[in-house]
Formats: sequence, structure tokens, C-alpha cells
Amino acid sequence: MKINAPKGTRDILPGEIAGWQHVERVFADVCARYGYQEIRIPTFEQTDLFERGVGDTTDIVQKEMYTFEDKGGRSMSLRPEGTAGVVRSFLENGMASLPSPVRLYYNITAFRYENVQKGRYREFHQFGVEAFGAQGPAIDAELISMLDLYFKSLGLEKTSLRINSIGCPQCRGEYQQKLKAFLEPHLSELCGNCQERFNKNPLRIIDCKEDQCQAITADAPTQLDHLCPDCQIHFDGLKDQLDALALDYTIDPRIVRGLDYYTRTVFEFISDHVGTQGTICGGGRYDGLIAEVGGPQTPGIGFALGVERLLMELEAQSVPLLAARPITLYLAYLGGGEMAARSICYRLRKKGIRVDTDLMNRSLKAQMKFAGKSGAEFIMVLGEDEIESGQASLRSLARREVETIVRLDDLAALLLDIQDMPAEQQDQVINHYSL
RNA sequence: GUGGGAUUAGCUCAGUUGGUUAGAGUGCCAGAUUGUGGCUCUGGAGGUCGUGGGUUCGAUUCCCAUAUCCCACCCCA
Repeated sequence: MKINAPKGTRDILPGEIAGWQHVERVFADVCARYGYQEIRIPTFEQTDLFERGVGDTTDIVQKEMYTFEDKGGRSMSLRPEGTAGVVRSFLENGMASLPSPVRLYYNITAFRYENVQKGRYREFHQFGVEAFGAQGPAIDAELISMLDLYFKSLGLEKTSLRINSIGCPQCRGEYQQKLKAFLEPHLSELCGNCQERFNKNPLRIIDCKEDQCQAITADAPTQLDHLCPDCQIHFDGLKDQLDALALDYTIDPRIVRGLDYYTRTVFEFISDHVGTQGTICGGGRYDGLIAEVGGPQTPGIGFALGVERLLMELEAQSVPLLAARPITLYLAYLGGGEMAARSICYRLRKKGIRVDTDLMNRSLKAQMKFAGKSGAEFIMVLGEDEIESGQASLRSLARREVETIVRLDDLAALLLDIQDMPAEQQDQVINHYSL
């Protein structure tokens, strides 16, 4: 029986790992510059946490969670997102008593039982950030500027930011009444889904992509026009903050977001290269979530970024990613040189040099071939003559003509100098060691 | 949960109007007078033609089911 990777999962192979490591490194670096610290949380939690945190009316919790009973009869779920677990950890570890705001970031896999398509997997990767304890819009703008800096650091130029405010529970309730009153006369013209949404979650109707629904909701009242004074002040403040940072944004009253916990500020970074799954990054404020999970009333805000989608966007925009670092030296050997070659190889590796050598007893010709395909920068052949004289020829594999006789005793120092150096600068160093 | 397309060698794909030992390119291993790679030539390994049923003298080919992949609805990152 043939065993495949489970539907919706995939292997990240050595050939593509460089891109992943690159976006991870740059993300960690940007987070550090903003004073965000990494947190690592469990892959599964008590199901109850997600029901309360993500919202038990959401599709994510109702239809898409990997839920199982453990051997103690407890209901557990694989995390469908990161925020709930981080909030749980924040409370459990007394982080509320740390100086505010508490700023955390994470790099996780998350799991949702959905049908797979472009940019959507059952196991997927998210980078995320959560900040607790800051009330005003400055932190909203900080998160957005962080993402802007991150995208720019990666070389991703064409990202579009959309922001909206979905108000607080008070003004949202009033707005929902107005929205329903507006939609009521058109109820029969809405698509089937939206007719169901009318009672369950009318907000989602203005997010519907069906043409007939968009036509009806085009003139619908927006939450943005019905914010309470406090929410309005917050949203105006956010715009001032973004203007001060010279960040471009579009106000999109149709952004709703499918997680129950959002309040006030919501935002998305959109791509048009990821099929219909265009949201690379989504986030917002969740001032009620911490209390909902059982903690004190604490404001919070965060975002999550889809790593697979980010990588697709980078590829679509032809952004060069850091390549894997090649082997610096391939150490080939002939019969009598084998043990000396092994010993030198180990010594070089201890010094931090990337070295490869043959383990298959191959002919010299085969070793050369292998070295050439391995992408190694330099090659050296060790036989009895070289061991005896303590000298050997160091040759560039990419630039055949570059060949220099050097002392084996100097080899470590030489390679350490030229490792990771641009090719055109290497020659000078090599000449310095030349006999 | 619902649709459309696909599945043949490690990878990219031909092919068979149903008929003996199923092909190419590429990759892998080896060799081309036992000390210097990328080109070329030769040889080799590698496939129960996604899986399970059915029709048939005979199925990789036709039919049904199922799994997986890709795309879309929905939802989200």
C-alpha cells in the first residue's frame, strides 16, 4: 500500500527551503527591531479555548477544526490559528503584570479541515504578532508599519493595504439593526447563502462576492458611517497615525473578517497572484477577546500572515530569494590520500567551513563530476604526493582557470577568509596564500 | 458539503480505435587504457500504467466506485 502525505499537507523540500528560511529570518529580524519577542505555543489546545476564543459560530470552529478526544476523555483540537493559544498563554503565565504593551510574535503551523485549492492547505504556516494592553490607535499603526517594513525588507513592493473599522459591540449592534432594515426589502433577491446569513451574521452579506448581492449592498449603510463616538475617534486616530508614517492605505468598508473576536480596526494586505485566496495577511483589534477567554478586560491587537501565500506572491513578483549556501570545498582523494583527506575534512568542518567529500569509493573522475553538480565553489585533490609535500592545488569549479598551489596547513585560514565572499574578491586572498 | 480537469519511471510527459517483453527526455549508477568535472558516446537500475471492482478470451486503454493532485464555490492566512 502506497502512503502519501495527507490531503492538504506538503513537504517542504531542500530545494525550496532557502526561501522559507529567508522569510523566517527577515520576519524575526523585523519583530526584534520593534521589540517583539518570540513565543512558542502548543500545537493543540482544549477545544473549549477555540470555541470561546475564535467563536463557536464561526465556520472555523463549526466545520474546520481537527478535534479529537485524548485518552483521558478530554476534547482537544489542533490549533486553527494562533491568537487563541497566545492569549491563553498570556493569561496562564501572568503576562498581564508585565509592562504594557506585551508584544509577542510567533511562527506556527495551523490546521483547518477545508477543501484544498491554490494558496489554501489543511496544514499551513502563519507568522503572527499579538500585542496586549495598548488601547490607542498608535499600536494599530505600529503593526501595520511593521508589515510594511517586512514586505519592503523582502523586496515586495506591490502590496496593497486595506483598513476598516467594524466598531465595538455597542455600535455594531445598532448598525446591524440598520443593515437588516435596509436589506429586508431585498431579502428574496439575495443569494441563498446570504439569506441564511441575514439572521446569523448579516455583516457577512456585505462581504459576499455574488454579483446580485454586491449590487444590493452597494448602497447599504456601512459600519464606518455608524461608529459610536469612541470608535470614530479611534479610527480617525489610526488614519492620523498612518499619515504620519506616510503609509498608503485604502479604506474598504467591506472588510468584515470571519473571526468573531475582532473589534474596531481590521486590516488586510491583498495580492492578486494567489488565486482567489488573495489575503496574504489579515489582522485587527480584539478588545473583548481576553475577557472572553476568562481574563481581565485587556485590549489586544494582532495579525496573521500566510507564509505559503507570501512565498507565492514573492515568486509572482519575481523577488529573488536568498539561495542556499553552497559547499565551499569539495575534497577529492586518490587511494593513498583517503585517510588524510578524511582527517583534513573533519578539521575544516570544525573550523566552520562547508566541506564535502566522497563516501562511496568513487573514481576520481566520478568525484569530480559529483563536485561539479554539488555546486561546490572549489575543489582540491589529495593523493600521496600532496600528503607528502604538504601542498595541493586549489581550483575554482566555476572559474576553471583559477588554480593555485597552497600549503595544506594554510587551508583552513584560507577557506575561512573566502567563504561567503563574492567570487571577484576571492582571487586576491587566494593569491596571498599562493606558493 | 458542491462542481470541473487530471493521475503512465525519481521528475516532465508520449502512447495504446482493447491484443505478446509499455516508451522518450531528464535525473541516478557505471564505463570510454587505473591523477582532474560540466560536452559526447556506451551500458545499467528504475513502472503490478493511482487503488478496488465490473465488462471481455484478453484491460494501462471501456464502465463504476474510491483516493490523491490542480482549479472554482464557501470560508480564511
